[in-house]
Amino acid sequence: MFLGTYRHSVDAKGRVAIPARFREQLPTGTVISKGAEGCLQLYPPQEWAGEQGLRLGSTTPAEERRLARMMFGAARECEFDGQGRIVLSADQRQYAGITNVAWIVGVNNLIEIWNDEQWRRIGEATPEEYTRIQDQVAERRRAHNT
Amino acid sequence: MFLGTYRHSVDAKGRVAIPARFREQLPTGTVISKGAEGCLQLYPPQEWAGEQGLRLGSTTPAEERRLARMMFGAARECEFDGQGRIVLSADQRQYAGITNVAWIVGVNNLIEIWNDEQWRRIGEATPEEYTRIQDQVAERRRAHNT
DNA sequence: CACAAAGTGGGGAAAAGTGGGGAGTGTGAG
DNA sequence: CTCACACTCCCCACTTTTCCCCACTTTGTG
Repeated sequence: MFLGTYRHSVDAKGRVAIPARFREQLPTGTVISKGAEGCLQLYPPQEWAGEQGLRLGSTTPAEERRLARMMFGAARECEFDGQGRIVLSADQRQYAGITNVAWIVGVNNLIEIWNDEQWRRIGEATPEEYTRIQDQVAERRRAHNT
Repeated sequence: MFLGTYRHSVDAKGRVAIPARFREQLPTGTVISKGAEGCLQLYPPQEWAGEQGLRLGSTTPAEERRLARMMFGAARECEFDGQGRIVLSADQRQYAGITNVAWIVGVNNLIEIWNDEQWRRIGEATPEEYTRIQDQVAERRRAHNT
């Protein structure tokens, strides 16, 4: 379970430290790929395995083909250096709009990496906004259970 | 079952003592996150388990992605020091408007943490106000059950 | 009134994060 | 073929933060 938000710096070499709390839970085989809304996502092996359902074949619909190409094409296995950092490729940094600062967010089953501006928009909610969204979840859950 | 209201101080390091009565009921795995109306909430493991159905994957709809990011990004596992205190992150303190003082309130199944001013507004209800609110809830329940 | 338990505050060791130098490797131009 | 350049890793050093421990104060209880 990955929880919490961390603001880390990205150095000139594109390196970013993954919080120690997360790192201890990430075995080798962790994969980083592009995610929705312009973030990067780190999949622990067991989560990545869950995405293997997405496959190409003669019967695969067009949108799934496109998704599979983007997702797997952009993916790379994570490699940590001695300091617990990973290198974000120029391509990945450009996609996520990351320059000097990255927000690393635990989202239950996986980890996301955001640029400064976008995370402020998505993650930092006022109490009013948060309350509204929590009520939405409750509503959704109730509707789902019936 | 968590009952009662406690006024504790928050030191320069953001530490706040959880009342001993509450602490004995909180096993490891307790999670603190943002709550409605600008408070912080402590979820014992069995309560938090209910929140974990929300997961991210390549097929998760947009609305759920947003919810998961806010909910889990704001959460952290509670870690007690030798004195029974937890650390409130700068982020959490800012959200709840907490500086030197925190009110810790047992609300049946979970625990809430409020800032001075806001808790006074909620806790110092007049008999009239209390009566009115009780009637409101009763009304809502009746409407919902039919 | 005395003792025990709970809460408060601060100092210091350890861990985490940050930045940069330099060896090794691969690529492309001369 | 050789050299220069770029890039990737690996290692070292510094800074900042965290957390663990000790001591004091306050509160509650017998």
